[in-house]
Amino acid sequence: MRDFSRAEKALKAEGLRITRPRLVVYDYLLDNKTHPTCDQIYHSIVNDYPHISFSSVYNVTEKLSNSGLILKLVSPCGEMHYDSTNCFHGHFYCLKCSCVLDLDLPDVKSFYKPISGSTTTSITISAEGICPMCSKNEQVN
Amino acid sequence: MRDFSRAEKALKAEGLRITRPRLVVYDYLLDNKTHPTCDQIYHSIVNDYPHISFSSVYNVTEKLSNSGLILKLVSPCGEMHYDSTNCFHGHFYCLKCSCVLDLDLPDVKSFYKPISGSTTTSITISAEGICPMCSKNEQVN
DNA sequence: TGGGTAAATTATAATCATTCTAAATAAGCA
DNA sequence: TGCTTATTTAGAATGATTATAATTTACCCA
Repeated sequence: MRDFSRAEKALKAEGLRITRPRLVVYDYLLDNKTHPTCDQIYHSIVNDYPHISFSSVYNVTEKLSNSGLILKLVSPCGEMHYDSTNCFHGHFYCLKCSCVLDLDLPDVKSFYKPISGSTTTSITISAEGICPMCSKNEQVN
Repeated sequence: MRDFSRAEKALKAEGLRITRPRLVVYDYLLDNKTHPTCDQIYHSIVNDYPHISFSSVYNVTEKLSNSGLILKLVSPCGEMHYDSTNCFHGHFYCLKCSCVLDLDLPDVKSFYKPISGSTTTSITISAEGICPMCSKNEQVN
């Protein structure tokens, strides 16, 4: 049995009920910085927790992202990915292998000017291209 | 009959065949800077061009965005929008009415540092929030 | 100008990620 | 421990997008 204390503490701090699907999904995200989709999360945890359902993974990621514990990212092809890091950074999406990598970026506030009369809740910076690993493989072939 | 000369010229310049669906869809995008989805494009043009099919709208937007004539945008909820403007700018997505507005932004190159070994094909900056019109309506209610 | 060929269009079916539904289960409080 | 309500679950439904295969069209060239 894994140690879910960190996940449990965070859920409690947000006033969320402690349930097994939430612990398992959130702990997986805390441990894996690969920005998985719901499908990938499901297949990664279903061995250790055979009774989990797709619905639960969708429910849990929705709940956690609404609470601000995790980030919901949308890839250039419209797939939803989840990220347990909540400090600001950008994302790089590989067009070949669909991996998602973190980008270090300066504070956005320095150049972002909101549209007059609008309210901004989040800013996203992302890049598309070929990741280092795929670039390397291309040269070989 | 509309004047499709601008659309026709652009298609020719890209070496693309001049077809009615392409002229109609591209001309619509040139005239409407509302960043519509394929569904919205279809419903906007079907009256003037009753025989157009959903497939054609999808095919045409795909072809035009691959050629660089139009931009394919993904909204925070994963919907695909299309934009005939091809100079760099950001986008603001309203969480209430789902409208998409243009954002003026400085040149990204000033702060973007690509991941070592990667190739970047495009950079995207977007913001989420409540647009000016929805903000105004909220205050009234 | 007309015929040939490859490309594009069309209508329809299929796909697939996500959401919905309703019944069963479990969390957390008294 | 029992109660109430939120959560989970399995399966069905949805809906945007993609695939298929037949028809039509664009455009090159004689």
